[in-house]
Amino acid sequence: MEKYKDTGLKLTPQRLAILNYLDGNKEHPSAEDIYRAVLKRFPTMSFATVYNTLETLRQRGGLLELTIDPDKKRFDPNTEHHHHLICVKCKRIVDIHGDYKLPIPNGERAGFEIIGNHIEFYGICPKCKKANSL
Amino acid sequence: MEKYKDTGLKLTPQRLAILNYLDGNKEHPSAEDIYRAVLKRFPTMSFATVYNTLETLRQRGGLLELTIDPDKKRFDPNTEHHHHLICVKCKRIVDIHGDYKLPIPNGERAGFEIIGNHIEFYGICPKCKKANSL
DNA sequence: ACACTTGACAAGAACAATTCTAATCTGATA
DNA sequence: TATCAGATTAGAATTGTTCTTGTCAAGTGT
Repeated sequence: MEKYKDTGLKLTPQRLAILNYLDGNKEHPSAEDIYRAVLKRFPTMSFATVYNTLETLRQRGGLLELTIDPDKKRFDPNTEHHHHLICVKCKRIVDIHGDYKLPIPNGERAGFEIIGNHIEFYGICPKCKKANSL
Repeated sequence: MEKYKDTGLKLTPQRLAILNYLDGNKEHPSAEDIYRAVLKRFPTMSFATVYNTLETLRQRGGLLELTIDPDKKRFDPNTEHHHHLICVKCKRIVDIHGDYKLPIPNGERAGFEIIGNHIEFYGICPKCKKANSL
């Protein structure tokens, strides 16, 4: 929660509820996950508020938007550089903190200015592996 | 095109048109790109046919579905293991063929069975860099 | 305390990408 | 060439996300 102080962000009760839900959350929730969680405390909460808050946070660098799940966007409050492993069955996502050297081969850069990278690992989680083998 | 032979795939004219458009295509087209391209030759083509064909191809391992573009799925007929660099402005995607070692640190595997990986590089393409600096 | 400005909120409409449905139609095989 | 599993079509439906509009709340200067 500390990290959201002093960013000029207006801390409304709704935003605090969202921030509180996100703080330390390692589930990589979708917008709907967040909406449903916050709805318990704010029954009048609107989807627009969730999306607006997430977008505001993202712009201020307090949140990452993950594209690894083909079905929907997932959000990660941990903005330190790291990677992800997703279960291709149930879409559970876990963090991977390996320190990788990822040089781009000469001639493949195509004149791009590189600003970042992210590794997607694909796998099957223990639960789905077990369910699969029944 | 060769690669699609002998897979038990029923080769209808529509599918051939899609395969022909995809063959060797390095643009990483979206479903709509494909639909629009094929529509020229098959004016009665339906979106469903495009999606059905893409899904069939994917299941048979003849096509990759990319999630790197946050707005829509992109498709890659090159199924050899490789990575991608996307322009965060215009969403142009280019191939990266570096050979990377990507071991998962002990204790972070979370019991997952690993089946693959893919690196997303983010950048700004020459065209957008130029447009930006005006 | 009052008017003003700015930004946030709620509700639902709108939108875009994708998937599904139901009714034909067709390619591959016997 | 008859058969039939699988493919095609048009359009409806669904899902995730964004936009619009009117209202509201907090902070500022008077």
